[in-house]
Amino acid sequence: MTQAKFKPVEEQLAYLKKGVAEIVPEAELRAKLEKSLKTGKPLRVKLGVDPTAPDIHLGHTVVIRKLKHFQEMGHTAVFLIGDFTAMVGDPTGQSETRPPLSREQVNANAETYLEQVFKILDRSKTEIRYNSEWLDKLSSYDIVRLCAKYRVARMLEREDFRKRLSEQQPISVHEFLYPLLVAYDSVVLEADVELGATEQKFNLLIGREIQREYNQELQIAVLMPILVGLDGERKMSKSLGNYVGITEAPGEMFGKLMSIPDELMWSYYELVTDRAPQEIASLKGQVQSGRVHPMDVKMRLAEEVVSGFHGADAGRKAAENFQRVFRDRQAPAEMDEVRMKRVPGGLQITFPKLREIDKFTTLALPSGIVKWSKILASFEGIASTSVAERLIKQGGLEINGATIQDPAYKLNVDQPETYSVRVGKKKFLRIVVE
RNA sequence: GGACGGGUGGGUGAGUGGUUAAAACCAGCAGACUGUAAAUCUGCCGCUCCUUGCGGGCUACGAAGGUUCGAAUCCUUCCCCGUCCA
Repeated sequence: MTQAKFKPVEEQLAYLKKGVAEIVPEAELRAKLEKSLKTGKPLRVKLGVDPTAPDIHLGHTVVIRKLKHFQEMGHTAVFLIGDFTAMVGDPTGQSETRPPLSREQVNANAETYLEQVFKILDRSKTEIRYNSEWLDKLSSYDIVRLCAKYRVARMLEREDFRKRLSEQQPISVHEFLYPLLVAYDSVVLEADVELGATEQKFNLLIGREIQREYNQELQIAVLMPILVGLDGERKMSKSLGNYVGITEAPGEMFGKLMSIPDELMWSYYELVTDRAPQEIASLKGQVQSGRVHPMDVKMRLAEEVVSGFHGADAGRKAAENFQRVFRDRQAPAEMDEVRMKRVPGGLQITFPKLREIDKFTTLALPSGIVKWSKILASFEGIASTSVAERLIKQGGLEINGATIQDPAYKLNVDQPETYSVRVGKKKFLRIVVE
C-alpha cells in the first residue's frame, strides 16, 4: 500500500474524462479520487452488463474501455454480469417490453461476454460478479422494502416511461423494478463509481438515491456517449444491423469501419481508440483544411481498431487488403474459403472458422448440379433463395471475374474446382469444390 | 366491473367485399457515380418451383371459426394494447 500507487488527482481526472459525456457530480469524483490517493484505497468502479445477446459489439466497448481506464489508474474494476436483471429486462431505449430470457440463455451469453470482455480488460485485475448472487436471495419482503424506497412519480420521470405513457404504449410494472435492482447492486457492491451509457443515467442516479437509503456513500455516475452505428444515425445495435462485432474477422471489421460516414469517425476516434483528444483535434483540423484526405484518416481509424482486437499484424494486413481491393480494384490477397463437398444425400458447405468451430450446413441435393442461388442462400446474410436470385439478377454475383446475371446459373459439384466469387459489393470468397 | 378507441409487411402508416403480395414513406439490398463516405440517380424489396416469365404454387393484414363465386375489408367468439370511469 504505497502512496505512489496512484497518480496525482488532476492527472487521473484528465485521463478518465476522455470521451466522457457527463460525470454526476464531477466535484464528488474529484473528492473521491483525493480520498483514495490519501488512504491508498482504490475506488470500486462498477460496470453492469446484461448478457441479453451472445456477442458484444463496438458499442459495448465504449463503456468497457472506460472501465479499463479506471483499472489503469489503479482502481478496482468490478465487472458485474446482470444475470438476474437480464431476465427482468431493462426497458431502456427499447420502448417496448422485451420477452424475458431464460436462465440458460443468460448463462451461455454471460460466458461468451466474459471471453470477449477480456480482450479489453485485464482479467487478473478484474473483480467479476453476478447479481444473481444476491438478487436470487431476496425474499418478497425484501423486494417490497426495496420498492418502498422509491416513488412512482420519480419513476415516471424517466424519459422512456414518460414517452410511453403519453403515447399510450404499454408499461409493465416489473419494468419499475429494473432500476431498483440495478441500484441495489450498487449497494451490495459498495460502488464508488458506476459506469454506463447516457441512456443509463436514470438508473445510475437511482443508485445514488438507494445508496443514501442504505446510509452509504453515494456513487458517482460516469456516463459515456452512445456510439452511433454504421448508418451514422442510430445507436449501434445488433438488431439494427449497424454494428461491428468484436469477434468479426479483421477484413470484415475494417470494411465496416470504412463504411461509416466521415463525420462519424471523430467520435469513433474518441470512443474506441487510444488517441489522445489533442491528437484527434489535430487530425480533424488537417482534414478540414484539406491537407489530409478523409479516407486516409478513416483508414487509420479502421486499422487501429482492427489492431486492437486482432493485433497489429492483422490490422496492417486488413489495410493493405482494403487498398488492393478497393483502390486498385484487384481481388483480395486472401479470401475466406468456403469448402463444398458431396456427402450422401446432399452437399456439405463449410464456412470459414468462426470462434474455432467450422460452421457448416448441408444442402439437400438430388443431382450433382446445383443452382448458385441455392448456394448463396446458405450464406450468412442472404436470407432466402428469392433474395439470392434477386441479387444475381441485379448483377451482384461475379464468378472468376465475370458477372453472372442468369438466376438459373448452375454449378457442377461433381467436378472439383476452385472459384473466386464476389457476392454483392463487399464479400469476396474462394469457393472450393472438393 | 363499465364506457370508448385500437391491433395491417422490419418500422411509420393507407386501404372498409373483387387485377391488393396489399398505396406512400423510412429502413434494407443491388447497380451507376465515388473514397466500399455523404449526396444523387435507377432497379429490387413474402416464400417457393421451374423452361426466370407481365410464369406456376403456397403463405400473409392479432387468433379461431362463419357468410360469400370472392374477405385485410362483413358476422361470431376469443386474445392483446390503450384511455376514461369505478
